[in-house]
Amino acid sequence: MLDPVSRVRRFNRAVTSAVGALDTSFLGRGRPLGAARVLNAIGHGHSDVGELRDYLGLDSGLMSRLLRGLEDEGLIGTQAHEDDARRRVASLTRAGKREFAAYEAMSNTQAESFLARNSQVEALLAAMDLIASALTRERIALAEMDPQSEEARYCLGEYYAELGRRFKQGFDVSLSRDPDAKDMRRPRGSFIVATSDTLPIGCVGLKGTDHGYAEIKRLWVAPCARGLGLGKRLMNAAEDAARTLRIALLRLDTNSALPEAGQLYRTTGWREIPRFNDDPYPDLFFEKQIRA
Amino acid sequence: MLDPVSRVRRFNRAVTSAVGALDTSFLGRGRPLGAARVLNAIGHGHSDVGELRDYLGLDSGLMSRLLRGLEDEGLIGTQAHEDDARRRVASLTRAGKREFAAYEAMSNTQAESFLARNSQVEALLAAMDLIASALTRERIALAEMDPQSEEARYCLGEYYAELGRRFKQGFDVSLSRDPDAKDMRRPRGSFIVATSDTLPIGCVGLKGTDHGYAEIKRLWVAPCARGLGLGKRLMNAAEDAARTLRIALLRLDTNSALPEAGQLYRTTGWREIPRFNDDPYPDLFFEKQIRA
DNA sequence: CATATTATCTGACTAAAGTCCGATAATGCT
DNA sequence: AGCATTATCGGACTTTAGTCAGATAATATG
Repeated sequence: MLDPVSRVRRFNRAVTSAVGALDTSFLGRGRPLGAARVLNAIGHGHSDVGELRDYLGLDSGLMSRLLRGLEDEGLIGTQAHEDDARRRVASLTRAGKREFAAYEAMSNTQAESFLARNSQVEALLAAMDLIASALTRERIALAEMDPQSEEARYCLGEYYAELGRRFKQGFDVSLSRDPDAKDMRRPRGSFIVATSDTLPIGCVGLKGTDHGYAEIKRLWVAPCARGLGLGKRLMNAAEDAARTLRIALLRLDTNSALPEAGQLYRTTGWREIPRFNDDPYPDLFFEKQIRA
Repeated sequence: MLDPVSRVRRFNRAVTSAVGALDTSFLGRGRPLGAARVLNAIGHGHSDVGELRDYLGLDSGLMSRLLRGLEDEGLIGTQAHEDDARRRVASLTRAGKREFAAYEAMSNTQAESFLARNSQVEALLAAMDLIASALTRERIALAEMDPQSEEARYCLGEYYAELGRRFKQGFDVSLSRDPDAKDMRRPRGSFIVATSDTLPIGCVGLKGTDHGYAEIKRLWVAPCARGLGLGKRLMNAAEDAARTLRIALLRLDTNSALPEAGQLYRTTGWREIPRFNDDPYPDLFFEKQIRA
């Protein structure tokens, strides 16, 4: 009852019955679960019939009949794919959008009421983030994004907040050279965000300079995603980006108050070098040669 | 994507697909899910047919047919209940026990591999406990137990560990008067444990004395269950127990290093009184008159 | 002791989910 | 152009889950 495995299994039981309750609530709109799932998947952007089948794990005959049913209800329409007329693309009609919105409202209400029933909301959310990240770790996606996109700004906000907590003297963003977004956009640089099922959980910036090297900046991994090797994955992605940009030398600065970071760099081929800028925060400097 | 509701829904999605995988793995033994669930419920001690129906939420006809099926497979047997021959009691045959053990092994393996895939095991387990407790808070059961039962000893162990952490000077159990278990058994007293789906998450002791009052001792609420009002529920249960034991006056001692506790007592009708024992740890003393 | 209540079982039924296979039409390949 | 491949569709079918209305037997109640 008290060993780790039992605790995991207790969690599974609790969550299984909660998920069951969530599922049956979807029956409230007079439609079997299968049809409701298809409608919601379409609403969430899975429009290709083939992709829908994959996402929901359904047989093609079953899928087809469910789509026909939703069409008969007037909730969706299907068109041939513009590049390949064998494939079909589903889309919500006006009525379908209303129905989808109703399901969304139910889901949101449910989530809100769960939060409202509990007091330690921040602790709960952190626990949920942690578990969701652990469960979906195989599905963490890295993607290049604009450094001013919503996802990137969220990551940077969390990054600065964390620096503020880590440095005893606090951290003032304006004091650190805040690299121009344009230096972290192609063709000068790159900005990479890791997301786990829509939640940004890490980032790294590759900032172009005019001195024959590029800098790695803003490496951040969300607390809920630590221990998954995400830092290394992000660094590899940044190096790959540097390769495609034909950048041969990378530099970075960091602070000894962030020991995990220094450890990561040392074990992945970075070499400590003397200070190469006059930024007041960093006290450790690294360099790495990129092989094509 | 970043607001609390989205985070809850991300968690729901992650967990739904994990639960689905877990469910389908149960299909691997060539038996539909319904039958597998019944077999496992019996294995976990739900032997009464009526209780089984309740626990699994199944119609009596369906239940009956599933039991017949398992009987035909030679996995279970049913007998009339010894007190009431209308009721039936199911039990595993030798083959049934083997089959149940196989399901258990699958569940355990799954839990182990989840833990093995992740590094921050302690953080994950704490998060799982927290969420499981939040999800099952409506189903927290209070029950009188022997103060030397496994559940009670677990609670007391955690309680002392927590005291050790809270008191700067540490805490030596042997120094505090460890009330004899017999003083917390009927008819002199009582010991109440709160469990959430088999995990003990809180306790309280009612210790009889020869001085015309009883003492409340060892009030503990697991970290993962705080904020759910469990302390108050435990205290109410202890007062109820005192009523059934015809004890009219309760006393307790506590320490100002545990502010939540003092707060709880003050808001539930307890009155601060002068020191009534020479125990070195407590520095706050309370009393409450119990009305029949 | 007669009657009502209960716990379970059986049979007849429906709905939902899922499988399998052949048909159809668009596309890719030689 | 001819042929294989691919994506979807529709029909026939099975399994699983679930409902409902008696039937039966044991127990409770007046």
